[in-house]
Amino acid sequence: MAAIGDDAGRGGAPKATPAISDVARLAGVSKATASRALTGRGHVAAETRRRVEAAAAEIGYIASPDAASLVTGRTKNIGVVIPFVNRWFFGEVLEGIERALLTAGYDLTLYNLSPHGPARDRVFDFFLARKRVDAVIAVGVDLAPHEISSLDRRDKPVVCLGGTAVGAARIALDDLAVGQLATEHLLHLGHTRIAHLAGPNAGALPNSVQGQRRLGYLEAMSAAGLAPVDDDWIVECEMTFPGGYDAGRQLLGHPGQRPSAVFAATDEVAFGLMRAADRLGIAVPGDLSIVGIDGHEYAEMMGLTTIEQQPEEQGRLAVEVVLRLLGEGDVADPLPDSGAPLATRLVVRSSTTSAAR
Amino acid sequence: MAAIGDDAGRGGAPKATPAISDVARLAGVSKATASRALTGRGHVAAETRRRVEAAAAEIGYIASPDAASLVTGRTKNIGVVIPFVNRWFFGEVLEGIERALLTAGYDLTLYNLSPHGPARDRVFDFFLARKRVDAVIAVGVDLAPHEISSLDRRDKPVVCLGGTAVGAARIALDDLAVGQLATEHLLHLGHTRIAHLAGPNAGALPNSVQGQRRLGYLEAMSAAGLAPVDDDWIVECEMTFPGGYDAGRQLLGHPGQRPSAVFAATDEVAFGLMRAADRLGIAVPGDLSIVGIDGHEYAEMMGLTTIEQQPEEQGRLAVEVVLRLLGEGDVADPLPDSGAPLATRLVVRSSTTSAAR
DNA sequence: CTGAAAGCGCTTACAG
DNA sequence: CTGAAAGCGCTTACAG
Repeated sequence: MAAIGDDAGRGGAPKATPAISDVARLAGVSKATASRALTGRGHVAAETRRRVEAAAAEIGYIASPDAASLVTGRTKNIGVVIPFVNRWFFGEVLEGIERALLTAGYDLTLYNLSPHGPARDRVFDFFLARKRVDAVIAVGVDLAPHEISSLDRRDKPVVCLGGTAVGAARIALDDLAVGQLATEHLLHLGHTRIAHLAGPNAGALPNSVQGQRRLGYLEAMSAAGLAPVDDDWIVECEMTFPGGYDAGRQLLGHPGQRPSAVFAATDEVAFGLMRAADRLGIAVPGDLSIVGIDGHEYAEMMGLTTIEQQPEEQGRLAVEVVLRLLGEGDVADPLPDSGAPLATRLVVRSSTTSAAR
Repeated sequence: MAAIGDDAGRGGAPKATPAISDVARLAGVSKATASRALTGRGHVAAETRRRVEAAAAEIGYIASPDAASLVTGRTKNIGVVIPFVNRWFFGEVLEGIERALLTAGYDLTLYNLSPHGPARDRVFDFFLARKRVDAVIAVGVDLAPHEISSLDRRDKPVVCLGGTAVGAARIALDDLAVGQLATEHLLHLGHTRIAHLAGPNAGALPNSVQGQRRLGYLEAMSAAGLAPVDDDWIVECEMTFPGGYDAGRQLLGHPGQRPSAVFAATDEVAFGLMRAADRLGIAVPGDLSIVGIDGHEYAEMMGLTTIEQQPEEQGRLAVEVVLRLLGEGDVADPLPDSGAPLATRLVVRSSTTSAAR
């Protein structure tokens, strides 16, 4: 009959996963000392630390994050809420966040939130409400007040990248200025009949990214003493290639007067528009100038004039801010240059040219 | 002087996060019973369960996953290792995985692994070695034997989607057949001067996705009694739009005889090639037929003939397999139709046409 | 069907 | 600088 302790008696048989007690035993110290040596918290004699580290390496010890977070309350895990993974801006941001987090020794738990799906409540009320993430980075999500306060109540810092949210740290372009800049570029080229392909609900959500870009367009126009020739000259569409294509056909296929230039809310929309123009036999830039926003990977090859931003860098920055909010930074001020707009750059290529006289 | 228990004496002050003991107290049962009622494991009287659930709802109790996994050994978290997020196939797969995992109540921890970066070892030796994920889904990663055995040793099932790996469950297209099919489509149209834009190292890695597609091309050609006219007619490039563009300029800008048709390893490569042809004044499909693989979101609008696959569905399937390997499924056989190739479909559009006579 | 107790693997006051 | 003990918040045999 197997006696209690039989298993231990087998001697050499390695346990599935070594625990800190195994390290402690091998190094001849207490679990407390082993823990201190390995985590770096508290004082340990240099020689002791060496012994513990050697023991840990020998048996391939890796601390259980679950056990540690149970007592520290820190998970070393950040939740990222993002509506798309497969659109250029979002993909780049996500890669930037992932890289920075990995470097800092953090995990990234991904919540790919469809804009208005029922999954949204489930993510906020269940997944994020548990004690599994230390903080949340929300990319391009318009956070409702109750969503922010729910995270607040659980002491989870939130950093927003784009999107709208009051009461949370926010990193974003100055989208109003960007919209103006894009429009002004077309105005400087002598265009007056300028249309705008805006993001969904840009008119209804003036504070959203797409809403600000639309307002920037309108402001630049009115500053030049102009206005959209027609209400139909602001077309709202999904910020995708197909979205831009459909909107482009609508805008350019119109029987009335055609615009000589279009400011597209994103490069992907601009690409769709270029395709639509091509199909309709409208030459770019001869018959139509197009400017976008993003600095998409394809922009150079497509010859698209655009306002570049650095989404990957923005992701990195979001991580920096979140780590500071968690007290990991060495700086006192959690928000570096809080509110300072992110860098952008107008890159002129072959999709824009002077207006025909 | 504050006495011990003072805090509890304050009565109404809600604790930061309610624990199961709070639920138990409120419902008038033991922690054990509360746990059984909430997790559904073990028998609990219907009336008791109701009381416990009501108590939990009242104080907003949500179980700590860390504490639970510490004792169950299950984290309800899956690690996803993926080289890119921002390429169409990978983005779609990731969204499919995420959606399926969320539905099953699992978290997704993302490891965005650059192909050969130093981060790779760190991910496998540290991040994945801890007890934070129950299993791993590797998308488009060529797993080394030691990487698989390392996960094996820690009892972490691995499911591969594409990529190469021996000793792990694998879901993949029959890329050889797909390469043949694409090439045969061009052959049937009467083309004989057919080139191939292959993925990186397709020649050196015959078992990789890109290697199999290349072999499919060669087999179809030789079955038709043909061979690439020139060694330069298999161009290896990054499977991206810029990759296809550069390779296209190299292939088409050549002074020698030009191909009349090209099989591009992916749709993104095909788009780059289309752009290169456009720049060189080569008409598609008049002067050049192009077929791709993927069924990219842009394919329809670009008029690209392609072989469609369903990456999002593949992601969902990977989750299904992984959950079965974890014993969550209701079926005995962990691998549904193990090895059965995934569905594909040739969609003919305007980028291919009969060879000029 | 239910409860008291032990324990998952750590870290952290508290002493020394 | 180090150790013994308590405890983080759960779940699970073991009894009853």
